[in-house]
Amino acid sequence: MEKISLPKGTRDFGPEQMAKRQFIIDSIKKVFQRYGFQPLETPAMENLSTLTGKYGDEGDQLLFKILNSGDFLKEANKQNLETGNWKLATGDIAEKGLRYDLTVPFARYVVMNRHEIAFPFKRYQIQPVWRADRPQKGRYREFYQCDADVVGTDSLVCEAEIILMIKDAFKALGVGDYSIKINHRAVLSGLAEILGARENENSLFVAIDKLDKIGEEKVKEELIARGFNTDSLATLFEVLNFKGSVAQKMEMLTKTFANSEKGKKGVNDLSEVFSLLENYGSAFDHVEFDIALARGLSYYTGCIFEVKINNVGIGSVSGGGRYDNLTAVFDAKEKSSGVGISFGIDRIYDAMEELKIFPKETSAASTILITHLDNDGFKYGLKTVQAFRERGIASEIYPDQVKIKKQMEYADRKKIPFVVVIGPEEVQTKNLTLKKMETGNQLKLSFEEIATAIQLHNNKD
RNA sequence: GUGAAUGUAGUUCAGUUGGUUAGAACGCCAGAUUGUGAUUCUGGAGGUCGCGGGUUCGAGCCCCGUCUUUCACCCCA
Repeated sequence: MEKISLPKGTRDFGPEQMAKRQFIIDSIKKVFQRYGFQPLETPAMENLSTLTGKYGDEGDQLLFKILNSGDFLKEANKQNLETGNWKLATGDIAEKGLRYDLTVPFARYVVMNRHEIAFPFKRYQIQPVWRADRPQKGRYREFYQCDADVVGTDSLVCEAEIILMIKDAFKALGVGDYSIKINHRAVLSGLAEILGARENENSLFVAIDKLDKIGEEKVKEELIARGFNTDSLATLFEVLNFKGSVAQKMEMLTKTFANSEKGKKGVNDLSEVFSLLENYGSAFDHVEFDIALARGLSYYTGCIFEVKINNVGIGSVSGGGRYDNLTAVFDAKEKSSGVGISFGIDRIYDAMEELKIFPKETSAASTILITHLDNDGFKYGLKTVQAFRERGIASEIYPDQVKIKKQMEYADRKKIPFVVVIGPEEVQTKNLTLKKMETGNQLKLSFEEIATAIQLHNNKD
């Protein structure tokens, strides 16, 4: 028999992990809702034509494709199969694929429902996505994204609010040491322009994005290999290595971009975002203007964001930006601008686990376990457990009549904080024995006394 | 997709130049304790050494393939 296992890069989440994951999801969801975003869900699978061509050639290879049902080979073009032209052959035998991110399905939804939607449309979406990548630490083939996007406005208020939401989210999660990096695609394009590298933009962006990872020398090597000369590299690193406050960076770039319209646009946008943040009354802590931040996804056109939790061996936990023409790929007439942020909850989980900063009480176990010593106690317990539930206290009764030791062990293992013991004495006096597992202390109390005390205890948290 | 490492009990790991019956700790189960968990004591169960082939008188150890996990590149949450 085949050994049971999971597909590469996928995981089960047991109760303990789920408690922590839900803590992260709930925290982020609350922030999204507080900023006026509304929920959306889209199907796990999309038509392959919706997905292909949106993420570049690399992205197309990372799409999971779903084999057509039935005798799919009959319909396929034999020539494509036999000549080994797998790209064409794939189109013949697979018409559906698993979603690769939440942004493209969102754009599809917006275009399909444009007449129903009130713009600007603010939606959040928390669902798994799939990538046929090779798994590594912090990198899975199935993982969750928590996205919030606004479509249908160019206002930089959205960008500023993204920064506010990131701060709120990490505050709710209890993550204190993190950096929000911000840059603008037009700043990068402006750089390319003054370096005379407009044709070579992408290799420039890819190389400088690695600056903090591989260092200045390696980036220079890579750029020289791609045909950049030493003069332009000198200019480039003069800009990249500039140290100073945000205001000083802006001033420097304004001079640098004296002859670059694109560069000026980028600097103006960023200045406005920063001044909006001031108007919101938000401090600039955690926010870094990083001229070297590029980000891969080619559809970004305006501000770009990336969030890293410091001192953990995990890549970015969140990223986003503005894309001016995402909906245009579905309909050329449709040119709504969008801007959004995506939190990777699997990576946030890994980082928080590494830092050991999950709150202790994330477990969703019962508050009370009813234990019983005999059949009368068990019956009395059934009434009692239901009464606790009516008072809003999560409780359960041990379902089998077994030794009290066994029932206590169960409470201990499930980390249920309180145990009620019901035996002949309790049934007769109508006073229940309440045991606090943490200390081992126990008292005889009435149902009312216990229920009130537990409710107080729960409200304290 | 390219290049490399890894896999032994539920878990973390030992296991000598290839040599009889593969070990430890923790965990698990039972009892000490028929109205009490976590602590203590006693006993017990648990392994096709990832899987498949090969070399050898003999393989956990060597060789090939395959899968898993991990690392670098690519890319990314």
